[in-house]
Amino acid sequence: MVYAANHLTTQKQISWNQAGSAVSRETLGNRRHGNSGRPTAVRGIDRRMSEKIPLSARAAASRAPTSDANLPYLAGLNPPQREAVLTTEGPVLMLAGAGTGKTRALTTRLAHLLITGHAHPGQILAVTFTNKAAREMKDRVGALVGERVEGMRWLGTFHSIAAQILRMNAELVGLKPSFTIIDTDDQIRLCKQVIGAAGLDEKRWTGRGFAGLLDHWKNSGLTPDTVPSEDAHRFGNGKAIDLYKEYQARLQTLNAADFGDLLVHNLTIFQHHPDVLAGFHRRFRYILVDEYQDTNVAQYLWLRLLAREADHSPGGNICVVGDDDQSIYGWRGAEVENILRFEKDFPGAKVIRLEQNYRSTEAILAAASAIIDNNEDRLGKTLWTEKKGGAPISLRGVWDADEEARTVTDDIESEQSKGRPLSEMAVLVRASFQMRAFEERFNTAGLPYQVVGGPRFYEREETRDALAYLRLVRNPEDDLSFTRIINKPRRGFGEKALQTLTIAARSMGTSLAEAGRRLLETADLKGKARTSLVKFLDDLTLWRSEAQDLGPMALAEKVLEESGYTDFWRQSKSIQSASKLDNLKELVAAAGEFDTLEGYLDHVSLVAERTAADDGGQVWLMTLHAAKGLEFPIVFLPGWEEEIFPSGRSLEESGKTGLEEERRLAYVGVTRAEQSCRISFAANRQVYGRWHSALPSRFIDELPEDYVDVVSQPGLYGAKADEMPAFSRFDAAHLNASDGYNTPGWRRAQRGEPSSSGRRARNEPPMIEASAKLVASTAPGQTDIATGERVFHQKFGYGHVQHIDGNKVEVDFEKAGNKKVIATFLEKVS
DNA sequence: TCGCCCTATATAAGG
DNA sequence: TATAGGGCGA
Repeated sequence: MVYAANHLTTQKQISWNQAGSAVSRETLGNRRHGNSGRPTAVRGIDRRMSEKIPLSARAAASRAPTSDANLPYLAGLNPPQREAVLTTEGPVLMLAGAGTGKTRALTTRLAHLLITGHAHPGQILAVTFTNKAAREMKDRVGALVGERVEGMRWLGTFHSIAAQILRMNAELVGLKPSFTIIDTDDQIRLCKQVIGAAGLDEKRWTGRGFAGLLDHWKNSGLTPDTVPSEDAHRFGNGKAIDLYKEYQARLQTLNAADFGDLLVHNLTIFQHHPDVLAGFHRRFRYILVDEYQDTNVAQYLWLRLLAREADHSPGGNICVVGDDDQSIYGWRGAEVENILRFEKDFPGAKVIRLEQNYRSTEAILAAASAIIDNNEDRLGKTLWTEKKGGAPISLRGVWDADEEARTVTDDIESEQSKGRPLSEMAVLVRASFQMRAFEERFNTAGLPYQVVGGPRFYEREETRDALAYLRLVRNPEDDLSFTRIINKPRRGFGEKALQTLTIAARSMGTSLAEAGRRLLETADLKGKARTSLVKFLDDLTLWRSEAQDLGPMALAEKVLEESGYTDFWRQSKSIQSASKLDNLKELVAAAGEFDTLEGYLDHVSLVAERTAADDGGQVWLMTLHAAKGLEFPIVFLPGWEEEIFPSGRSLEESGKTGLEEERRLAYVGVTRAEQSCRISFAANRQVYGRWHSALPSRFIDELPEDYVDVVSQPGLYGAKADEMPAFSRFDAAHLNASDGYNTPGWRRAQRGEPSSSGRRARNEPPMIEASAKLVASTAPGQTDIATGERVFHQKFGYGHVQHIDGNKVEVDFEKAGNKKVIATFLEKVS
């Protein structure tokens, strides 16, 4: 039972790279004890007698598994889905491919546990990553079991459940139950303070940077005591671990926890207080985890601790659901490894594969499968569908991002004119900067669109300010909130006064508010600063005394009004002031849904809503990450170019692991489509104001030819197969005997002369006309480029050929350095 | 304390 | 290219 404690506290075992994972796997594997026999159904039946259940269900459930088929809610489930529902005892890994009815299977499983009386609502721990997923799960279980779902108080996100557990046991880690949960912004501000206090150069060592490292550690379940000592050098001239200690100390004085702490404190409690852990073991008879492939080390350890010996059965009744092929959050600490080694972690685990896809056509699945097949580290699944055939994947090469946006917009409008609602189409990009071109084009075309993602309600300035007021009302020791709003709106309590106050607080060892109170008894503070502090502290006291009676909504309204904060925005000349005021209203209204201030503040700390209202009349625009879990009849996947997708940075930082994650992202993208998937790539792309020539993504080469339809203009990105090696094997697919390129203009273009159309617009890629034709041309005579030769490129100038790979040529340019370009862009120089 | 200008920076984003 | 945040002068 203490294996995980060992794991956490034994320094040698902790090395949170892949090697470290291997270590933990061994450790955990060897520690397994007991046999893996499944408990019989008898216990379940005993328990279920105590609950009110429909007689028919009870009778059905007590029969042999096969007759469970009579349970009404099983109707319409396919055999693996049924198995996933009915295999209630022992560890279960539900490998659910994209679009295979995962949510249905797991919500039915929960309903089954409740209806048959295997567990009371309060005995099921069901964790998700997002609030949205938790809500959906609750709704769908509710649809099956009715009211009873309200008793599922342990259905929620990792963070919300960990927060609940921490509130119940806060004292065990030196916090009060009323602790505040600080968000990323506060975390960074606190990091800055700590870095500054340590006398480090704040330019070189940024708060953001340190916050990143803290996240990394906390995601790995590491406390200042367990961080490997060599990590000390990762930040702040070897002071990294001291900074971590100091940061935690400050959080404790603030009576606050950051997101990572929620989990890490839980781990600490479970390790050091076996009685507490045992209590949860007794409580949670069944554990269910959604999106298991996204769990990080801390979440993994947390689950292991809770699942192990739950219900006194080896391995516990833990059911994890996920898809290793859709693990796309490695960069924020997720370890695919967790799902890959589930069977080893939980001996005797039953693996159930959901492989029948109900979403997409055969063509789409074929393309997705062909892509993901190139990954090595996967459990392997074969998706199949009854929807044979279907439209082939369309593949289009374009000149640049503007043209890409234009063609996509044209496609969308054409579909719309055929009666397709806009909301059935989505554009999924790799990075948000790609959205701009689409937004501009959509605007020009008057096409309504909806961006999913972006700045979230609770991260906005005005929301955060308002919340800081409320937090301070609840918790006078919340110094972070205090510093945020003491001079907002301006009260004449500036930097200088705050500094005086901070120093005083430090020396007294109290919070800023308390220090302020004492400071007022002296004569140290004068003038405006003094008057405003008196007023501010008095207001706080007043609000606090009224907090109980008023309730969150009235209190929020009162505080915002009396503090002058609302006026601050009313008087602001900022263009955004109207929307800021709206947000404040929304915030007040949201508070009305809660009975207590505490409840409300916890809610907003943990819930960051992204509101996307689907009124049916808008095209969706979002990143691939944001699209996970969604589906659309028609999906556009632009920007399939090397460096963009796969992201150059990802490859650079994480090598093969990074590439495989990018490939999973491609898989996620393609599998969002139900009927039609349209991939495109541009030959040129502007990144941070600079033009780059781009190569088609390697993922394009991984698409199965039989299911792809190339719709590029003839020769746009290729050449005649017999004259030139294709850089993509799709070049040959659309050979067109076009010879319209042998024109004077084209010949001039080949010579690299400016086009006759005169000066190019500032915003156009260089040599647009000439180069366009170059790309478009079948430039004979260029194929004889050989390694070592001197060549000329329109944008990069002169250079020497380093390496030739089909139509991709690596050139060491004299000015631009080493680059890979398409051969058609090159001109031989003698 | 405010506001302007300069410069550094730039995937993805959950709680 | 766009933006955000810090520095510095008024």
